[in-house]
Amino acid sequence: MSDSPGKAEGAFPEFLAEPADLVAEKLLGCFFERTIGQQRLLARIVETEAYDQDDAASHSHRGRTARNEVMFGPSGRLYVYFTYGMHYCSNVVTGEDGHGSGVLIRAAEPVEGISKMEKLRGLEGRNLANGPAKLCQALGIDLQLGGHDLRKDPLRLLEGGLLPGENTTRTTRIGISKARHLLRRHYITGNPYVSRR
DNA sequence: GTCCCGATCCCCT
DNA sequence: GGGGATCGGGACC
Repeated sequence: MSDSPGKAEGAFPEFLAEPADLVAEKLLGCFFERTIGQQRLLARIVETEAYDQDDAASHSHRGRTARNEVMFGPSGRLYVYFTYGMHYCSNVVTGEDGHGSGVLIRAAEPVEGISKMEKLRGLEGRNLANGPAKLCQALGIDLQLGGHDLRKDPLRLLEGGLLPGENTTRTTRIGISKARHLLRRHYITGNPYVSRR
C-alpha cells in the first residue's frame, strides 16, 4: 500500500460515553493497537454497528446477564462474545455507566503487523479483518480480553479520523433478525476493507 | 435439564 | 449462493 491510512493520534477517544450511534460514527478512522509479545499490530476501523438496551437486536436488550455485563459498565472497555460455536466478536462499550450499549467493530484496515495478522488468520490477502470475527482472529482477541480497559496494553483504542475526501454513511445492520430497519451500521464509503454484503 | 438458534466464516459449487 | 462447523446463552418445561 502506498497510500497513507491516516495517523494514530495516540490519544484515547473522549467521546465514548456518548450514545452508541454517535460513537459508532466517530470510531470510523480510529485505531486498534494490539501488542502481542514484541509485535505491534495496528488496524484502522472502517465499519461499525451500534447496539443498546432499547434495541431488540442487542445482547443487552433483555437486561444484565453474566455474558453481557460488560455492556452495562463504564465506556471504554471491550465486550467480547463468542458465537456460532467458533467465533469471537468485539464491541467497544459506550454510553453512561449503567446503560447497556456498545459498538460492534465489524471491519478494519490492516496498517501495521500485517504478516502477523496473516499468521493469526491462516490466510493472506485482503480478507484479514473485513468481518467482526475475522478482525478478532487477526488481532488475537478472544474472551480473555473480555472487559479489558482499552486505555491500556495489550489492546488500546487510539483516536483517529477521516482522510481528506473520505465520507461515511449508514445502513441497516448485517446478520440480525430483530430491529432490522434501524440504520445503525456505519462505514467509510468506498473503503475496500469494509465487509461485503 | 433440554432445546434451539445465533451481531459468522470458509469452502465448495 | 448454500451448507457445515461447533457451543454458550436464554427461553421454556
